[in-house]
Amino acid sequence: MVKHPSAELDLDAVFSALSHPIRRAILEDLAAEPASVTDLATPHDVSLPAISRHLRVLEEAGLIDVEKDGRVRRCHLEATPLSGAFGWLLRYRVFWEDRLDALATYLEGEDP
Amino acid sequence: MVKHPSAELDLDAVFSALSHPIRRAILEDLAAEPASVTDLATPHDVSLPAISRHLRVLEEAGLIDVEKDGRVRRCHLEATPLSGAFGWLLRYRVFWEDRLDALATYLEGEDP
DNA sequence: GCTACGTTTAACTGAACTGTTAAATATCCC
DNA sequence: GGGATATTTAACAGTTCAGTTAAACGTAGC
Repeated sequence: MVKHPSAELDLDAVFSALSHPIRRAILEDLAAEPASVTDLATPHDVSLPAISRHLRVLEEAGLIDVEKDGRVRRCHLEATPLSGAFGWLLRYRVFWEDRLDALATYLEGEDP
Repeated sequence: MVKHPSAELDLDAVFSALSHPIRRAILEDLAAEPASVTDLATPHDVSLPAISRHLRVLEEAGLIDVEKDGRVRRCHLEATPLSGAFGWLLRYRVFWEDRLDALATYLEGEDP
């Protein structure tokens, strides 16, 4: 398997970045299409500097890439680090699926 | 005061709880088997009160359940809230898989 | 050059996070 | 009862986080 040179698997930073609703919303916006800082700020009721800091957190976690285009910063999603988080969670899938299976079984009136 | 154990999907709390390596390690330990607070603290080089607080964070995120058994608190994994985080990440899977596919294609393109 | 626009930096506030040590609480065992 | 064990709470310190407003920076366009 080829090691990705710039891929830092920083689960702390990724999970931490995902822990704020504004940052998750920004990633959701960027999943649709790249956007400027101002565009990303529009739906949120916080100041532009606050958004700027959120974007920096996302950038430092490797979750967005910011490209300078004149006076506009165009941000786009960089989802690769999410695969690390996904991979971590994947190992627990059996637990909640067992749990949901048990719940479904219970609701159906059957005993495991 | 008492939170509803099953109904709430608090992605902020879940992702935030997962953002600390000690808490992730604790969840990994609990994936093997339930354990006491002292057992969970053993591998980590922090004080017992620090572990106690980590456990409270995990409990408040709904990720562990603590059962009192004499003077021992037995903690066990409660993975269901992880499914919410997993579901959130799932929507981005296509992005990093596209990315990895592109990388694979690029690497394979070196050798005809 | 001047002005408007897009964005970041600076300086500050208040709250939350992570850790510590010391003390308190609860339980077990003799 | 009394001592050992398991865990939490209290009190504190240092750091980070999330937000604000005001100012600065860089660029576009006339």
